[in-house]
Formats: sequence, C-alpha cells, structure tokens
Amino acid sequence: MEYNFRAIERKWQDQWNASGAYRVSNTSTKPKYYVLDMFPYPSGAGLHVGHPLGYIASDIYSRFKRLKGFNVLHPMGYDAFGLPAEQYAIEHGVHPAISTAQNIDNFRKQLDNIGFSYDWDREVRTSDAGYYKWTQWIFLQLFNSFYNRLTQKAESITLLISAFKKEGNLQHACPGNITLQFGAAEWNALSDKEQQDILMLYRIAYCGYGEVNWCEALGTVLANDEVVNGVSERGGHPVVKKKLRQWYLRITAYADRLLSGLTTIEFSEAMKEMQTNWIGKSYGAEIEFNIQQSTLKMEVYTTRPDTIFGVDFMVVAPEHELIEQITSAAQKQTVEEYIAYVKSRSDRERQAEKKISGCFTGAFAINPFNGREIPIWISEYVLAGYGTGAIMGVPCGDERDHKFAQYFNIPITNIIGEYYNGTEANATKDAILINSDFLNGLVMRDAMDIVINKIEEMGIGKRKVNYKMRDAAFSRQRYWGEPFPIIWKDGIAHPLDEKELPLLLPEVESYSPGAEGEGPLSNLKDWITAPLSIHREGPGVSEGVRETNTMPGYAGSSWYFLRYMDPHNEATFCERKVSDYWNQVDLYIGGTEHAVGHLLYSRMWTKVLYDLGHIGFDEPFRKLLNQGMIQGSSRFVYRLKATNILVSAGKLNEANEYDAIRVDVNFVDGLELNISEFKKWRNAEYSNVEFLLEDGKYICGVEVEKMSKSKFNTVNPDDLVQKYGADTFRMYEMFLGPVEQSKPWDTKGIEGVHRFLKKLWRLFFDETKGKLWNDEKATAAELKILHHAIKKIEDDTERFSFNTAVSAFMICVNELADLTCHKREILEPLVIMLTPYAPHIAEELYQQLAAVSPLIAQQIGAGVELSVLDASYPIFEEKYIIESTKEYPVSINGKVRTNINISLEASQADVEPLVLANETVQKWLDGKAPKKIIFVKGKMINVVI
RNA sequence: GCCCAGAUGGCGGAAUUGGUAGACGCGCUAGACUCAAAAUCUGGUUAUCGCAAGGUAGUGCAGGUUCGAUUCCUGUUCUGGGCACCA
Repeated sequence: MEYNFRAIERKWQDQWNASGAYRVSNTSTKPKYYVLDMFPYPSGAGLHVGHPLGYIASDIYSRFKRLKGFNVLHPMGYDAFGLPAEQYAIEHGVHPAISTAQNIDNFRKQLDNIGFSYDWDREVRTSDAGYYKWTQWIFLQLFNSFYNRLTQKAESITLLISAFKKEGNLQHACPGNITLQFGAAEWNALSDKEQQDILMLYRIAYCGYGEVNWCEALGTVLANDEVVNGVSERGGHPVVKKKLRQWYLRITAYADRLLSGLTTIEFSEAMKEMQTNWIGKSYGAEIEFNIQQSTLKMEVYTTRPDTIFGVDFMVVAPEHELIEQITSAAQKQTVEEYIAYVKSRSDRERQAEKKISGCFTGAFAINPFNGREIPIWISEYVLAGYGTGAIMGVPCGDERDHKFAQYFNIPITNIIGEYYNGTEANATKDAILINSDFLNGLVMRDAMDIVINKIEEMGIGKRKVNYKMRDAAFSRQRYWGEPFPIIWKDGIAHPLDEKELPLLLPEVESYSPGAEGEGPLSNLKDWITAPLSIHREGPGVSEGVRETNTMPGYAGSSWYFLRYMDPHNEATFCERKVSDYWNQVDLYIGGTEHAVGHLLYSRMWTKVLYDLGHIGFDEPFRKLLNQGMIQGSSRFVYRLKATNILVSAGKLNEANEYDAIRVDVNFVDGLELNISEFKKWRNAEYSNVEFLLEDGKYICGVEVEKMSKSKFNTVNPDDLVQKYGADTFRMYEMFLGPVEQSKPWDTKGIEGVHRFLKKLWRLFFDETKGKLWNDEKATAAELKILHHAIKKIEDDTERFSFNTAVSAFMICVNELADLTCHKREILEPLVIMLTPYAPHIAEELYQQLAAVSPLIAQQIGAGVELSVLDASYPIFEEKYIIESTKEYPVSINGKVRTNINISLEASQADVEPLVLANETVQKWLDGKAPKKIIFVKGKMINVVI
C-alpha cells in the first residue's frame, strides 16, 4: 500500500467539509483561544508560496491548541474594498464587486488545497453590506464622540453639549483650536451652525480642511505614494498641494494610551519601536520671545530649554504668519523671493535634496534672560506643522542649526566648553554649561527643569509635550469603499440614524472622479440628494446632499477581528456577551508592513469601542507574531551583447559584455536550465539561440529579490501541492527556517520532507505485505524515542519554533525505522502529535489504527476524526527519557579535558551522579575535594579543581 | 544621519538558562538493489595534517570576563529592516 497523498487529502478535506469539523461554538466550557491571520486583500494575481507561510503557522498553532483542549476561534475573511479593484474597473470596465468576487473564489480554492482548519461559516468580506453596515455604525460612534481629557476616554458628544450649556468650554480645551474659549452664555447665544462648527472641532471622526496632492490633469486627489518626484506616477502630470475638505480620525487624542498600551501586549521590540517612533512623543517647553521694536511675540518649541543661552538665531517656517508682520523694508524683496522659491519646490524635492537654504527677515527677537538680540531667519528646514512652526537655533548643540549657522556665517556661541570642537555640533546632555548666566556650572540634564520653572514663573512659556503623529486622513475620493453615513445641509454634517444603515454603495456608470476632487459618487445627482433623516420628515422638511467621499481601506480592517466572533448578528456589530467570551485575539500572525497603519488604527478603534462600553478590552491583540517575507530567487541567463549566444554562468569572464535576462524559475532545476522548455518559453522567443555550455549543462545566475510575477520568480503553491501533497508543502514551509525570518524560496529541499512522510507511512504499511503495526509492548528504547519527540515537539510548537519541531519528527521517525518499530503503542501518539503539522496523513493513519483495533475502536468510536477529538494529545512522561546506565565523560578545569570516563548508576536526579563523580574524582586527587563539580546537560561532568 | 535586528559548512538552518559547535534537511560523494534508470536503503561530508589512531584551527573581525563563550561585555566591519529635516 502506497502513500497516495492525493486520494488521502481529497478524502479528508471532503470529510471535514461534510461534517463541519472546524465549526466553532460561542458557548463552551473549555478555555478559549483566538488565533487570527491578517486577512488578505484578494488581488487578481493569486497566491504564491510566500503568502501561506503565516497561514500555515497559525493553522498549526490552532490545531495544536485544539488538541490541548481549547475552544479555538480560527477564522478567515477578505479585506475586499480597495484601490486595485477600482483601477481594474476603470481599465477593463468590470464592476469591482465582480472582479473581487472572482478573486475571492480563486483565493479560496488555493487556500482549500492546503488543508486549513478555518471556520468558514464565520467568513467576513468588508465589502458586504451586512459587514459595512457596522463599519458605518462604528463611524457614527466615532462621529458622535469626543475625547474627554479629564477622564482620559471617549465619551458621548451629548455630554460635551450639556457641559457647554452649563459652563462653556472651561473644562474642555478645544483640540482643534487651542485658543478657542467661550462661556455658557456665549455658547447658548451661538447659532446652530456655529455650535456645530465648534462641535466638529471636538469629534473623534471629524471633517476639516487639509492639504492633499491634487493632480489637475487627472482631476483627482492622489495618495502620497502615487506621487513621484512631484509628478503623478501614472502619466507624469504635475501635482500640487491643495487644501480640500477631508475627514479625519482624531488618533492624536489617543497618542498617550497607544504608547502606554504597548507595555501590556506582546509585540516584538522592533514593532513597538516603530509605533513609538511614529507617535514620536517629546518633552520640552514652549518659550515666548519678544520681538525688538514691536509688540509682537514669537513662540518656539524646544526639547532643550537648557541651551537657551546658546541661541544665536531664530528660524521660522516659510508658511509662518509672523513673517509678513516682522519683515523689515530692506529685506522685503529678498523674503518674497525666498518664499516664492520655497513654494515652487515639491515636498519630494525638499526631502530629496535637503540643501541648506534660508533668508534673514531683518527682525530680531530678544532673549528674555539676557536681552540679547537674535536675528530671525526663514528656512524650509523648519516645518510649519510641528510645534509652533518656529525654533530657536542653537548651533553648538544641534547638527542642523550648526550647518545653517556655518552656511550663513552666523557667529556661534559655545555653551558646552570642550564638548564643542568648533566644527561639529554636539547634542550631549552631560556637558557643564558655560556662557550661560545663572546656569553656569550646571550639568545640562539638570538645567532643563530649572529653566522651565523659571520661564513658567516669568509667565513667558510652559512645559509642553509634542507628538509627531498627526490625525489620520479618513476620506478617499474613490468609489470602491464604504459610503459615509452623512448628509450635508447648510454646512452642517447630519449623521444618518442607525436605523438607516447600511447606506448602500450605489451603482455608478463611470468610475471617473467628480469635479474639484470629489469622488465618483458625486456624479450621481439622484443619489446625492437626500432627506436629512427619515425621522425629520414632515412639513417643510429639507433635503441635503450626501457625503460623496468614501472611507479608506483601513476602515473595514480596523475592527474585523470583532465581527468574526459574531458574524451573523444583524442587531449589533458583536454581542457584548460574545466579545466577553472570546475577548482579545490571543495570537495574531501577519507581516510587519502594517506596523504603523492597520495595527495602530485597530488599536485605536478598540480603545474607542472600549471607552464607549461596547467591548470589555482596550487592546485587540495580546500577542503578535510577524512572519518573515519569503523572497524570490531569480534565475538569469547571460546573452553576449549583439549576439544570439547564451553563456553559462561559469563560462563568463570579465571581457564579456552581456545582458542578464531573467528566466522563469519553474524551468530551472536548481541552477540548471531546462533548455528545451526555455526554447518554448514566451512563444518561442528564444527558440534559435545558441548555448555555450559547461559540462554539458547551462548553469544560471542567481539573485534574491522580492517574489513577483514580473521577475518570473514566483512559485505557485498549487503546483507543489499537486506534486507532493498539502502535508509535505505545509511541513516544508515550516522546515525552511524560523517563521519570523525572511528567507529566499528554494524548492529543492521539499524532497526531504516528502521522503520523511513516505518513511512515516512505511512504519504503517508495506507495499506488498500491507499493514505492519502490531499490539506488542513497546521497549524502553522505543518509549524513550517517542517521549523525547513528544517533549521536543510540544516545547517547540509552544514557542513557535516550527522548523525545529519538524526536525524532531524526522529524527523520531528515522530512529523508529532503525529499530523497525511498528508498535501501535508508539505509533498512535506519534500520529496525534503530527495532526497540527500534517493533518491529512495523520487523520488517515489514525483512522486506520482505530478501525482495526477493537479496543481502541470501542474507546473512541471507530472512524472518529481526529479533527473533532479533543484533548487527546499525548502526555510527555519524563521517566522514559531518563538513562538507565551511562558512562559520563569527565572534564577537569574545562581546558584539560581528560578522556577518562566514569561509570555511574541510574538515577532520576541530576545530583546523584555528581555525588558519585565527586567520590571518584577525590580518589584521583588523593582525597582532596574539587572546588566545583557540574553536571552539564545530563551528558557530561565538569570538575573544577 | 538616527534607531532596530542579524552575521555559524557548498546551501537553508540547529545548539531553549554560558557546557562535547555544525542537529535536521538539501547538495555532493561512495556503495547496495537493477540489464539500466527512477525509487528506496547504507556509509561519508567544517577546514587542515595524517595510511590510521589522532592532532591543530574554527561560529564576520579585534579585544575582554570565565575552568569553559555561537551564547555575556567593549570596540569594529558588513548585511537586512524601519525612520528621516519633528527642533
């Protein structure tokens, strides 16, 4: 009986489907465990071998946990809204819903091939109305909330309104406009529109004006990554900055909680670091400087108030409003020219060139501590959007300031003594201050607080925390996304009533944008006109205009892990009782590319839903595992310039001039080119080339790069599953190396894993003799092999070291084959352990064992699938791996390793061999006791004299 | 420029708290079976000296701690990833 993996895998996949083996219940007495994959965007290209890596790891872990007696939630779905589908629609006229559905079908087929244990009854698609109804609902929660700084959480906007009515915004500084202050009387006197405008400045989802990339030629707004060197990526048309109305999420309100939450979750240090840097919290002070011969003041933000006496110049951003007022008559023309120059430069140019530029305003600021006159400059290296848009230049302590001062010959004051070498700034905090008046002699680190206290005392500034993170833009001028449940009327945004959800995405005839950067929806005149709300209907009811932007891709993905818990609920996004049961995602597996996007947004949404009492936890993911990228290994052939001759890699020499041509890896065996297939490639484009071979072979060149169709280096998992089976494919992907590590794909090694499964099969069946297993009692040696494997595989799986676990399986099977062990007592636990890794063959073998053993059949029921059998995972028993007798090598003083072995009796503890060794060694040393005696890994005794 | 991670045979990688470095697999190689091939099985495979037993060196490089370092510390080079005028 042969290992017919195709029949076995088909059989079990059908059976799992038919019996609903992986359906999960929301009510169970078992402990829960939630394993989640980052759901895919169903692109048209299909899967390559890199995609399933994380899915296989999560499948192994969820099957493992299931065997360990957990109720495991392991769902899958699709992030189905997004740009590529829309681009495809524009180019091919296929509705995104149709192409997306086709892509999903294709994905599903590929996934099913690999034998995953997803509960497909819980599948979600973000573009389904039944799903995005709740995305819109959550948006309304965000819209109807504000962040209360007193309680440090999101609360209903109605609470804010009643506070305003009673006492104005005394308790609630306006996050959208810090200078805004009003009392109760003022508030109550405002018109509806004025009140709504103010409330908009508080909402967590709010609408405001922001700069976007506008491309006139294409008539659309472009994302940052669609703009290259100041022109559009498609077509190369000029792109300008334009202020447009945009929706935003007030993620900045959560900056502190997003930071502190990191300490409560298991993300990699690198991941935490990325999020921390993105949030970019800094501590410092805002200081006010008077301006000479003027009543005006300028405000700067600095993290180094201790360097206040080292300020040699001030710099304001070119967009700074003060420029117009302070520029002297003499400098007026220069300043205008400079600002015109800055405006002519795109962001890209500014960042790419980073050249020093600037100009003097002719005005001076006064250092509040010593009255020194400080020239005020303008430069593009100061950003208008951060801090106050103005800085104090301390050349001896800041690299950029130093370069600026050198470039413009501004004299440099040294306040850090020897720490400053005259040619390079030094940002130390350890220097003892000089030339610093009342700070002289202090260490900089200590001077900071003193300065801040002093400026607060003098009323010219205050302690200030700043963040790099900005509020997240939340609207796209696109079709294929969730419509906003908002109707505009007289400049006021009216939310739809919950009962009106979902607001369906209407059909459009054209996907081209509307005027002025509006989305395609704005072309639907009938659709955009709508009554404000069905509940406001009546005499004199007014109609408004629908919001025509749609939500960005990350809207649907920010909460999908909650919908899996309760996917069919039509009354709520996820019943509280259910989210209380499943709680956080225990293990989340995905790539690092979402470090500051999805992973930050979903953390924020979770916190808002928690604040509003909809769920009971405020971090979505307890542990995050980042799978590495599987890179492609491209193959090249080399064609001599201006000839038709291809030279084998080993025959190339420096004198040759040649073109390297990528060839499809699928007809290169290792490095050897399959010449006949190559000649047929691409309609026989290379049918009449000549080859310069080495040893009768054509050897290709190799380069590791991203796996992509255009590089001809993709390998389709379907092909490998067809050739070797899903179980081999799963184990090989794991065997390749640690899941977290990036590595190039190499198909060659898959044979080894396939051989292992065939060898395992031969422990059960002989081709001619048929079944081999028996009910004989296992020997100690056999039990030792098994229990070694159990311990190793359990430990490795638990710590996500799947590659070493696969090795342990191989060792175990090799050793059992050496002993020609066919005993059920050994084979049965081995098969159970294998289930997470190679579920098809494991189920088949287990069924075979059970079917012919009356005893086992009676115990578990003949033909019962492992997949629905709980907690039967073998228990490791330590006694089986303890040696009975052994010769222990002894080394003395490490360096001088003797070859003398001493024999010791069996023992369960590590201590006894040491006592015995001690006696033996003392005999060698004429009764002298050794200093130290160590039992190393149960293998060796080391004596220190 | 700043931050993070890593560097081990021909290759992917193993060594979990400092304890016989190179598990396991690929590749290569010798052999068994075969008319032959495939498949399968067995042995060898870090380098170097040696017929062998065995010796010597060896985890990017240079030092240090330790009886003992791939593992800990200092410096340094290279590779990968992230951020990039955030004052």
